This record gives sequence, structure tokens and C-alpha cells, in this order.
Amino acid sequence: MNLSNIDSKNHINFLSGLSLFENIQAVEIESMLPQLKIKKYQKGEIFSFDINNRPRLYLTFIGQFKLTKINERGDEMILRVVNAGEVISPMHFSHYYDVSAEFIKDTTLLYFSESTVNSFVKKSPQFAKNIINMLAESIQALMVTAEVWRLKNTKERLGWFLASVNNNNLGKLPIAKSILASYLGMTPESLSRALKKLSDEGIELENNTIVQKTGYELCSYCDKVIGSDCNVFGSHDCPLFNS
Amino acid sequence: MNLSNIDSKNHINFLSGLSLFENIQAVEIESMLPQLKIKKYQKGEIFSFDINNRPRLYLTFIGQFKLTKINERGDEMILRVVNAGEVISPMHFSHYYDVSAEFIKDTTLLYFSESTVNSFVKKSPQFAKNIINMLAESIQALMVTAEVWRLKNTKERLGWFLASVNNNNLGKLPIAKSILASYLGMTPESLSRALKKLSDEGIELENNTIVQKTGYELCSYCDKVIGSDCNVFGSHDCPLFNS
DNA sequence: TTAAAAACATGACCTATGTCAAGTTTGACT
DNA sequence: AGTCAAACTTGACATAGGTCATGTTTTTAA
Repeated sequence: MNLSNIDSKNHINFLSGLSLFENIQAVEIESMLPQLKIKKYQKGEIFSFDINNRPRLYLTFIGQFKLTKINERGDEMILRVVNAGEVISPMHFSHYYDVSAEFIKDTTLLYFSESTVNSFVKKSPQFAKNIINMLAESIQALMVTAEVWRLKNTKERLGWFLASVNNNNLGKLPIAKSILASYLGMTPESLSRALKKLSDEGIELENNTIVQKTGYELCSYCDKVIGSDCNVFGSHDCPLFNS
Repeated sequence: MNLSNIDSKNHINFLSGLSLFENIQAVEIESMLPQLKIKKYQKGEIFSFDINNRPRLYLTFIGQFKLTKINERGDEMILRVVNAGEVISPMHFSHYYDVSAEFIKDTTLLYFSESTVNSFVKKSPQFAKNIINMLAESIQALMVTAEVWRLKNTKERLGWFLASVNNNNLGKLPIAKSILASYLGMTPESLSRALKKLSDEGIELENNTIVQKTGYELCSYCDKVIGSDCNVFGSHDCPLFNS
């Protein structure tokens, strides 16, 4: 078995694990493989989803990067931090909208061209459904972050993030604090101060792992969307439900 | 011809004018009509897209409403102002996420149930494509508003809004200033002050119509997304392109 | 047409968070 | 293990935009 066969095997395994390929037959996935392209990026590299690179759908095979926009003054906004296994589809953005990817770790992206994706959507109603679900999740995530930015103060934003991480991720901070600050729309200084306020409430970070005094302190920063991943949510052990 | 036939005719005309039904045969649209439901709301009414009303796709036949979220403190965030002819699909939101519609004008909504939409997506690749485009536009709009909220100050936010309205709408302000303020993430007072600053730059509102001194003042608040609707954008008459 | 209510404008003041500057800690690379 | 750079923290201070109070204009409805 030569290298490219091993790669193919890996890629098929990777793809079939994605929700984008849920309920898609292995045979069908295999038939798409010839259209699959690979590109590798190093930590620190910046890649602009411009006119040449936008009309694609990217799958994060390995690594991590942040999707950012920058204004004239140089202020940066992080739209999203993309991790291994996550999908981003700038092919669905407006022709004129450009965002950049800045790679936080060495990263390998796989991608399909717009026409490949569109033809597969046309052929497979199941794939169309999966694409629709992926876009719906993007909308959801964007609405939630909009809400967090607009209606919460710095302490609440950080609390919200820690609460969601604590569910998804077993309490390990997935990104550096400076990146987190930018993602949450504050300066590293403000994040530092917010962290101090939270520690007064019994929420601490010990080498980037969340530690709670009683284990329920973060619950006051939970909401329905975060809670949907929590096995206590809505039961009588849930502080939100009890109060 | 009885009333319901006239209604049907109206609805078919309405639907076939929507980009959601682009390239869908009239026969096919007609076949969906029996599943189409109607609901009317009065100005001032509030409607929550909760567990009972969410799994649907709504089409705004007549009227205008704002999609809002409110936090514990009572601060309101307007996610979007929806006008006649626009579509909103809470069926694609997370199960646990709820938003409210507050009707600005008397409004008639048409809607399909989630299962109707899904079955049509399954049957018609073209409809699937249209749904995908609609969701992609939502994502785009959410990313742009996120950027506006995060990276622009009050004057810039108002300038951006006026610039986009000036293209789409021939300079007529489509919503009351107080609603606009909330949509732009500021208080009515701040909007008032921002308006004053803009008037120093030659941009005025005269009974809710935008008036520019030379006609190009708003160009400094234009961006690529707004510009894509402008017939001067990118040409040598475009101040952005020339500078 | 007029009265009442709503929307809008303006000024004085306040506060959350940004900026800047000076430490301190952490982590990556000899 | 030691060194250097990057990441983080902390304090003093600045400021955009919020809040509150009051006045003015516009809209609505009788």
C-alpha cells in the first residue's frame, strides 16, 4: 500500500467522521476524493480568503486557526476560532466580503471547489441537507456571539465562554488568553481583570484548566444553548432550574 | 372567482417573486400552496419563536418586524429588521435558542412547516440550492453586522447604515430612529449626537430622507459589500477607488 | 384644530473598558 | 539548566458612549 493510498484511507475516515458527511455512503465519499485538494500552513501564516481562494469549502484536517477581519485602524475582530474537524465554507460568503485566516497551529486544510460541492448538492439530497445543517449552525453561532458581544459585560462574556468550554471540553482552555480576549471583544488587560472578578466567585484557571470551588459556580453563566450539552441542565440538580 | 382563489393567485405571485423560489416552476409552487399557512399580527404585538412556532419557515407577505433578544437586565438587541418580501427561518435555529418578533407595522406572515420545507428540499435540488443561498445570505449579513458593531464607533456605524440605505433604498430611512439606534447598538441619544457629527460632514436627514451636500459624502462610509450595489463603485468616479 | 403622547435633541454627569507603562510569569530554544 | 521573547498581570489614567433630566418637535387621534 503506497503513501497516497494510506492518505486516501485517512481522508475517507476523516470525512466520514464529519457531520457534513453524515448518512453519506462510503462509496459516495470515495467518489469525491479525486476532487479533494490539500494545503498545509505553518503556525503564524496568514491566508486571505480572497477572490482566488474563497469559492471553496474547507475542512480542517489538523490544526487550528482564527478567522479575522481587521479595520483601517488595525483593530482586529475574531469571527471564529476553527479547530480540527471543523468546516468553513467561504464559498457561501458574498463575492465582495473578505476574511483572513491566521494559523494558530500548523494546519492542514482539505478543500473542495465550489463547483464540486454544488454538483454534489445537486446529486445528493442528503448532502444538501448536511450543507443546510452546517450553514444553520453557523447562523446559530453567529447569533449567539452577537448576543454575547452586545448584551454581556466583560465578566459575563468570560463566564459564558468558560461555561461553554467546561461542557464541551472538560475544562481545558482551548486557546491562549490573548486570543480569547480578542474573540470575546476585549483587551487582554480586561480579560485579566474579569478573571480576577470571577475568582472572587470561586472560578479559577489553574494552568489553563477551569477549577470551580463547588463545581456549580459557572452555572450562573449558563444559558439554554450551552445547557443543551449539559447532563444536569433542567434537572433538579441544575441551579438555573431550581432558582 | 372566489376569494380564496384570488388569495391563491396573490400568494403564487408573491412566492414566485422571492429569490427562495427562483427557477422553481409555477406548477411546483402551486403544489406547495395547500401547505401554506397564514397568520396576521398587529403593530406592537410580540411573537416568540418558541418551541411551538420555531420549526417553520416564515415569509413576510406584508408589513415589518424586528427580530430581538433581550437579556436579564432588559437590554434589547435587534438581530435584524425584516421587511415585506423577506424570509426568516427559525426552523434552522437551534432547538434551544429563542428570539422574539416585535411587529413594527401590521404584518401578514405566510409559513411552511419544517417537514414541508424538508420534503421539498429532498424533492427539488433547485429549492435546496435556494435554501442554501438564503442561509448563506443570513451568514453574510450576520458577519457584516458583527463587524459593524465591533469595529466601528457610533458615527461610523450610522454612516455605514446610511450609505447602505442610500444604495438600496434611494435615501429614504426605512425605520424610526429609535429602532435604528437599537439596531446599531447605541442609544437614541448617541444616534442623535452621531447625526450631528455627520451633518458637519455634509450628511443630513431631512424628514427621514438622506441629503448629501455634494452627493459623495457618504462614500467614505462605503465598503465592498455596500459598494457591490453601487453603479459608481470601482469606477474612476468612485472616491474610494481614487484615493 | 387641538390636546396628548410619542419621538427626538441637548446638556451634565458617570462608568466600563480601553490605553499606556511597568512589572512578573511562562514557555521555547539553545 | 539558562536565556530570551512572548504572554500575562497590575496600576494609573483617558474616553466613548451610557444614563438621567429637561426641553422641543412630530405624530396620533379625537
